[in-house]
Amino acid sequence: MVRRIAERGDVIPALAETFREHGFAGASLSEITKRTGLGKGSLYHFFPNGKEEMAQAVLDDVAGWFETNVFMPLRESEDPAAGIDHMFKAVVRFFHSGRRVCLVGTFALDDTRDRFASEIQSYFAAWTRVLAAALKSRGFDTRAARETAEDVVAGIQGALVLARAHDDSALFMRAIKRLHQRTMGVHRDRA
Amino acid sequence: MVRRIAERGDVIPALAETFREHGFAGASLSEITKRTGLGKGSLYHFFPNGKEEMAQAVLDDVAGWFETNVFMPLRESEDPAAGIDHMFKAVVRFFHSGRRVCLVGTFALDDTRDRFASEIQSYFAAWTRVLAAALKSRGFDTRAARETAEDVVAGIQGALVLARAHDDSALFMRAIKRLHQRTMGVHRDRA
DNA sequence: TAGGATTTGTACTGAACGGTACATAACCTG
DNA sequence: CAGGTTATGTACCGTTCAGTACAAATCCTA
Repeated sequence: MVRRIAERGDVIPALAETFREHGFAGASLSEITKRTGLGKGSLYHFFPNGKEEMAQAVLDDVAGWFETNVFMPLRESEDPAAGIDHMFKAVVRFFHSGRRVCLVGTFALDDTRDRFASEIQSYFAAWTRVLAAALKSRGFDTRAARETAEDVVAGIQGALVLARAHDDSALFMRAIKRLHQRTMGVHRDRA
Repeated sequence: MVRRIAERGDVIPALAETFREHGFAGASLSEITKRTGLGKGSLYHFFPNGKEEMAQAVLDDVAGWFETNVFMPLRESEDPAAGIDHMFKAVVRFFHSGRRVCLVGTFALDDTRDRFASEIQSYFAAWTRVLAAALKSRGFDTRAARETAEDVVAGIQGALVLARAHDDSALFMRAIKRLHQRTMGVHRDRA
């Protein structure tokens, strides 16, 4: 009994990666024990409600990360452009340049959504709301700010799907660049 | 033994809906028998290779639908604007105004992708390629056509994620309208 | 209408599933 | 260093899983 002096928080990254790769239904306990290095005993010690509580903890962790690394800078930057810049950098980092999928997006698509409806909704709602506010500070009118924010958040999700479909992180990076440009309010259509 | 004179093709819509709702891993045979109304005997008679073959059949069916209802009109319309218009109408119809998710997108996100990598890749590649060609006919230069096509396909996928996250098909419809406008090559940023 | 080819329901298999029980070992505090 | 708390490994539970076997019912063709 090696006793890895593990804390609950230590396993969350491994849990997150497992759910990302297999989805909620596809992430079996045996896979989870393999990835976390913890036996069932420890797992159920930290998460008495099993997989559901593990996924909940991961969602909380993701929400916290975005709050700290995306939403807060977006809200509190003196220069809204700098906040938006920061957001795109954080997003690229978080999603490993498109090689990593969005766990919340994954959960949103199948019936896993029903288990975590409010967490999933909050994640996207907060993101869209905070980004829209930053765009307003940048001079977008209320409606354009709202629409562009929705387009950007959706565009990121869609780019993650395509990047993974093509196994091509360059696709993701290109999409990010174009979305970033759209937040700068420059006319750049080339029709 | 009621003998529903079933043909293989008859069950594909039910199969598709089951995979859409539960994902590949989450779609159990018992759920599939329930939704299709066919027992295991019939199911394995039509699809000797089980779930994998069922999913393959569904992917083929989706590919066929898009070929007929999206790609072909996009390629063969005299007026490329009409072809694009047709595409958006077909997409809204296919995805039930955003209440139905994209099966291929669902498969793309988790490890199901690895089983059907080429089908998933082809789906998005074909869509992007054909749309880019139509945009070129509309006067977009090669690069802008390619980029806009990628943005539109990704934008649709992302809008499906957000619409499902918020259980809000109006969100999807708004996104579609904006994406449609971007294919018209009009400068419309409101910064 | 006989007889082979299809289609179907049911019973079954072994493996894997999520989850529980619990004894044991390591840790921490006094 | 004693005693309680916190982790941990393992064995086990009942259930569900994907898939198989096969006989019976239906259809189709000659």
